[in-house]
Amino acid sequence: MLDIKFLRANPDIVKDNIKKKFQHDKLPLVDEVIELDKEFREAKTRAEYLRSQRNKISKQIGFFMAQGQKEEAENAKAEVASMAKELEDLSAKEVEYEEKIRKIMLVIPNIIDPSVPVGKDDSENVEIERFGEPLVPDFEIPYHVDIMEKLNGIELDPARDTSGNGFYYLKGDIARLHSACLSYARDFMIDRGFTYYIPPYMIRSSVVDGVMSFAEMENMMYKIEGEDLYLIGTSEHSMIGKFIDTMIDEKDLPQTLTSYSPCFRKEVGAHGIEERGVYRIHQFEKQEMIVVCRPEESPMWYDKLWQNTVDYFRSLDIPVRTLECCSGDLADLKVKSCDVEAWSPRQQKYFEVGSCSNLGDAQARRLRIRIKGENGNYLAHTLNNTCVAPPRMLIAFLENNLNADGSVRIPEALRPYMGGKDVIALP
RNA sequence: GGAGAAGUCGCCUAGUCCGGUCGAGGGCGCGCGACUGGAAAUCGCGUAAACCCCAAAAGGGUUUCGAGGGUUCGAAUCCCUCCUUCUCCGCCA
Repeated sequence: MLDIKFLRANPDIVKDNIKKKFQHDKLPLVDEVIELDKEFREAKTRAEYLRSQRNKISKQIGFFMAQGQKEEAENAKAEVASMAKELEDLSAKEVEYEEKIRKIMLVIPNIIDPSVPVGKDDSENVEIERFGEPLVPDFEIPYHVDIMEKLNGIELDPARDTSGNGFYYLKGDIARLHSACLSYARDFMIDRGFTYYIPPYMIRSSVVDGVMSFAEMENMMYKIEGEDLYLIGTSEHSMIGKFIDTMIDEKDLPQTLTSYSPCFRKEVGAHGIEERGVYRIHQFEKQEMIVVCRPEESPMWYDKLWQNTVDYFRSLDIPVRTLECCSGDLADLKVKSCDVEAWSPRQQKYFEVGSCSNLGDAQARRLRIRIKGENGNYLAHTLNNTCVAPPRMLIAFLENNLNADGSVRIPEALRPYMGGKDVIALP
């Protein structure tokens, strides 16, 4: 969400930015919102004048009443009454314009970082850097569900009976591996100075409204029946929600947080074969990073955040690459974002395991997250990144650490979390 | 879940019954200044946010006393709904 003052002063920058994002249908909105804003301010100025008159006269009425001057008081009341209708109409207009303006401002995309490559969709995302050798072993890598089944680590059929498609039972060493990845990620982030959080897994509709659009909400969020509560789709929802309407002291920045939570998503719509198994499910767990910082520090934190994920995966001997989101694929709120993708020796391509975003001040403006500074107050910058989301991590882990005999090697970093084991053996 | 009490400007607190000079008094904290060789103590001054008008500054104005709505010329104060906290009871990992 942009600052309307910025838009007012720089309509051409806003329009160029919309073009870069290939959202040409949104171009007329810029002039439309400028016009609405003008009318809004006219109504507001007039309404405020009337209110000040009313306040002034009301004070006089109080004075007349105290003096017992009934007639003068009644005259003053009549004066206020004469402007009541106009004020009522103007107040309604103010609210109406304000809502219209906000609605438009929410869909006008944030100004992207100059470094973001211009492209119309995800096919034009740009690989930035590879970490580790993407190897293809000389034996066949089975589908991840088959690997898990061979290791007696997953039960999909009973999950369909109890909960439907998009759920699973993990068991034994695979379930333990799942937990180990999370525990290791937690300690990995704590070691890098992040504060560990376990947030609420349900949030109120007012918070949901703040952190996402209505359409996103309909497609993602599960609602608790009979309660004003929704299951979170990611811990970012609770973690950013915590900052809504807050003023943070400059000296308490940056806030570097790492949160664990289960994530619940409807995942409405059909998905292809590569999104079956445990790739896209209704319930998964995730270790997340959240940073709230001063504006000048957000580019630095952006680089640190994705680097953390890369380092984490590399410590588990999984080759990864970073893929920068091009302008057309970048969500409207974001200034810059990249995916961390893990190597799949089975598919012989990289696949998304996490996403790192710098939202600039857009999220902070929308949620009123401000910083109290020495020289005045200003909006914070917010960032978030996936450290690890285990079901997808399991795919990458199993494919990259599979031995020819079907057992799975456990890299050293994870062994303390797996009871000291260096291999998951076949049953 | 039931009963009761409460939420005021960074913190504590006055004001709420009986609506008007209360956008809000006091204390603490903080900032500036005086006093001092320096400090403490003392004294004086100051001490929120968002937005609008004004080219800008100066200045003026609107809104905000947990949130939202209502009554009224006028609401911290009256009415309704919700949220939060505390105490007691009940239930439960």
